[in-house]
Amino acid sequence: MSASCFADVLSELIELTSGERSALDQLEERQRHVRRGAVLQRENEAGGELFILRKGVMMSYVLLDDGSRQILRFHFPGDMLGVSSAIYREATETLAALSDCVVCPFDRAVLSRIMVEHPRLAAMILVYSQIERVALTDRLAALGRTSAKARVAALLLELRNRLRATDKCIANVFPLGLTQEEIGDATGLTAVHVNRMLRQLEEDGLIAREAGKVSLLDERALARAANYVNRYEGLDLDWLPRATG
Amino acid sequence: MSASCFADVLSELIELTSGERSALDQLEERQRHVRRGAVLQRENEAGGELFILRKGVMMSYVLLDDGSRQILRFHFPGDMLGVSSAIYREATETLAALSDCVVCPFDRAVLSRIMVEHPRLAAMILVYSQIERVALTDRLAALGRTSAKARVAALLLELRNRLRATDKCIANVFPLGLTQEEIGDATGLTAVHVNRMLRQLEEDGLIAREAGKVSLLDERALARAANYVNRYEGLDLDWLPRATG
DNA sequence: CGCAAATTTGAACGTAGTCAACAAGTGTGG
DNA sequence: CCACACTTGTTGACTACGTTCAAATTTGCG
Repeated sequence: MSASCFADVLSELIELTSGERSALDQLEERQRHVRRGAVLQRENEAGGELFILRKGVMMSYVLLDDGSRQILRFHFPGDMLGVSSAIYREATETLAALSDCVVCPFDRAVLSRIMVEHPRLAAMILVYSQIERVALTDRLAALGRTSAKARVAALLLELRNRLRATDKCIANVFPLGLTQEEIGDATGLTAVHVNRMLRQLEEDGLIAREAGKVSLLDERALARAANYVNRYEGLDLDWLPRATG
Repeated sequence: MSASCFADVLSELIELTSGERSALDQLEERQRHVRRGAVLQRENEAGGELFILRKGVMMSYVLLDDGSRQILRFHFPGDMLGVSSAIYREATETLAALSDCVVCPFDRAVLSRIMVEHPRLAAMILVYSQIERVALTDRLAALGRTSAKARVAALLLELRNRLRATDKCIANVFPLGLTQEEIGDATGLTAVHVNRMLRQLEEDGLIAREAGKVSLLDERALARAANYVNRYEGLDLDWLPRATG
């Protein structure tokens, strides 16, 4: 296991040089523990700090002025957090821990330095921000144009795939780790309706549930129902800059 | 007026050096005209070409397999298009012209070269991709958690602000340039319901309409109703790398 | 064990979708 | 210049998906 979680993630796509690895190590020199439920960064507050998530699952969300919440994204180990907030005077979203987490905070200046010294890493950071962008547009299309059942199905598939990226043991059964209210806030539904949709997916034989764990019984049918595409696949990065030292 | 549209956009945020300017000029050496309604890049097709939009308004959208469409974003002069599709073997979204347009196609290799030679431009490209990300999350929250009326209001405000960025003359009256069906596909509504919402906004005294033009009569109230934030403001870019040559 | 949070279910309601018909533009070719 | 087709906008009646409210039940935790 490498010193840097983020380096591990990048290694899935490209072969890192030792120079690049040691540059990335700078991102994870410090560690901070974040308890389940704790907030790491709050919307509309200054800060501008960036983080690498090393352990646990987090989420980013925004609150609307009627009090409702929209969960924007779930974050898993190896993700870089706070990039969008770092370019604004005030954070654009709240970062909160869904489980006990370990994060490595680092300064914007460090990111800046890495981009100067390692152009290929700069390119990879752009690539990751684009993957995230595409995942967001998938969700936009889901909220705008698909049924409640499809949105819940898509969320389950996405969760399982992202969990599997860090824990290869995970197959078709995985711990949900979210309340139905949180699923609702991510999919634009109410907790009550999420409950009904989970029940329907169960009755349709697509999933099973017990003790907080979900089983994907018919992944193919689920993906079809959900219009789901795994955006960490199908990449073409041959055109990236050459590696530096 | 500079040789590069994209450089003009960047100049709003930072002072470009002559070296940076001439690097950016490489992006706009060739020109291609795109007729209203024409498709520049189609979802799921290979291509991987990038573009700077020089003139006109375009949109990116995805089609779902029930035939419905979700418009992801509207593009205005100075926008870089196709970045997300460039990192995949196949395009993730369709690019189509809403008016007669002029685009400057360029290769991924050129982008790569610029990122190596001008780290600050690499950083700015990342910044723009993050601004776009935040704009997308705003829309995600709008689709997930706000009313039909609020979504239409937000779209009108966004359109006006982005049009004004290129044409300073535009104040509170602007040409809509979209059919109600397109507004619906962007906001996750049906054309019929968009029509009703426009009428309601008109009855509420928030907007007026005539001959394809919209007037924002009470911008403050509209922004409040829509939860709208202009994401091209409030940036903090002091931490970016130093300029090169 | 006891409490609070989360899940589950039912019933009534409302927002937005669907279907249909018509009006108003818009462009084309005769 | 007009006839025609086609797209876009407008309105009404009906439908349905998802919300709201309420209450019961289960789960998890201190």
